Amino acid sequence: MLSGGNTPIRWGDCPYPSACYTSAPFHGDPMRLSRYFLPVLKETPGDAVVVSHQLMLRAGMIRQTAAGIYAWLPLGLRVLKKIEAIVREEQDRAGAIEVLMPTIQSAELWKNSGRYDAYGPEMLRIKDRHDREMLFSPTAEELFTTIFANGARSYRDLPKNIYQIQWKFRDEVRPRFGVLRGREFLMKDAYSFDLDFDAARHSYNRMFVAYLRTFQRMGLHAIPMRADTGPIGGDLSHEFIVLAPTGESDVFYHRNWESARDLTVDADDAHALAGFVDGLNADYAATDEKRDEAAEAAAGDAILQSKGIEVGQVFYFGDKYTKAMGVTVQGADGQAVTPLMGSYGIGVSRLIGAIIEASHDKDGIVWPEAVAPYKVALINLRADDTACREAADALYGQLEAAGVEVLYDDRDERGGTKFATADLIGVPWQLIVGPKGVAAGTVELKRRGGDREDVSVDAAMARLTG
RNA sequence: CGGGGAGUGGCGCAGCCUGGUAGCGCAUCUGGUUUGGGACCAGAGGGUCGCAGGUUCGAAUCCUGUCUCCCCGACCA
Repeated sequence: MLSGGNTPIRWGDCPYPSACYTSAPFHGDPMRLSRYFLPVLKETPGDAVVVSHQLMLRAGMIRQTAAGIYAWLPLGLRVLKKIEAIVREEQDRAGAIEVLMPTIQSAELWKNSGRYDAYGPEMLRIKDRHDREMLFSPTAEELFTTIFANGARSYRDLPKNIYQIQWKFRDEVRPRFGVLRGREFLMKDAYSFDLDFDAARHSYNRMFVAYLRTFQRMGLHAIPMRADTGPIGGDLSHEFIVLAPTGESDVFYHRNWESARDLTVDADDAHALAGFVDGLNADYAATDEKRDEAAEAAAGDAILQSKGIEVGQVFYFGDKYTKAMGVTVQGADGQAVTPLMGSYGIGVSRLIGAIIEASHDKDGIVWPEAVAPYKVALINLRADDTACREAADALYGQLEAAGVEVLYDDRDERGGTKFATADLIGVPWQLIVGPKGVAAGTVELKRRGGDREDVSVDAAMARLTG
């Protein structure tokens, strides 16, 4: 059996470097651990069976409050916001417009589309004090369609792609694996509205590439795999699968997906973009349940097998909702046109679990820098030593001034404890201040999981701010 | 939803079979010794044994009911 899931794949640098991290939610935002709320666990809680769940619990990122429902603690929240920011940037760049819809919706809305009865027990139904039927939104096609219809009258209002990053609730029969399969989860969902199929395909392709870029920026190796398209047919639905050794589904893909992909393409050029996406999809990739034996046989030993986690899906469904809900806009010829829709989801909270599944070691999490809760863990080995404390305090001040996201372990703990904590929470860099170094005028810089290096304070600062 | 397992200090567990009023490790607090990879010594605090009934002189332990959580499967961002 071949496996490509154990080796992190670099797909090259972000093609728009100046745009990367621009709306990152933290501007330095330094923190002293003595003042933080970071309840780490030395032992693994018995309920957690997958490593991402275990590590999120141990690193003090989340706490379970009910089956499949989690409270987000400071460290977990930071990562969640980082991921959210990257998703947002890439959606914005792809031309999608952000909105925010309510989590609680009226059953009336869903009865209009016929899905209130069709959705089944996965939908959490509730009643308000007036005995009106309400529900906690598991997805938002109806609401987006309604909102869109309210604001769009003419073909001139199209195309549009609107999205939100909002909590969803699906009453899963069996929630498990921590945030990988929660009932309440943070999701980015986008909905595109177009006048004709070609335009809808272009909208689809835009999201397709935006998704690849999004996952790439998080240090993930995500592969788009053809998915069921339901009654609409065609080839316009893909699941994005992150390769991870501990993923729950078996996936099969062409060797070409192992190598770096240059995602630079003019997304405004529909023809060029379509060619680009077709080129990517020419390489076989399928989940266990959608395998094509003929295609695999044709590719021969170029087919690799791994494990994967679904982190996103793009889907074209034509006039399914617009038709059912009677939504039209007036065309150039004066006739009513029923807009064609697509929807595009990313499991934002699930991504945290997926990233950890793909990036951890025996000591804890190994965050890709783009999503790490902090960039640097500043470790003062001897809190009782005046020289050490002053040196560490000074470094903290310098990092703060430089806008570096630093978590300063100023606790009165032993070195071993601090190293263990830093490794567990997976911060990319460890900056270590100890008596030997202070006497020699140096500090130690260490990449998470790498070797320590004695460097001058200036050299360390240069590395961390460069 | 089918099948299985588990609820005992914050975490991990033992005790239950064979009822006698709760124990271990870690964590926490105090004092001391320590201090470069989850220190050591001494002391201390913390538990209506998921909940409700029942049996019994006496229930963590036996019986009944109930709630919750986890695992396998089917299902899913």
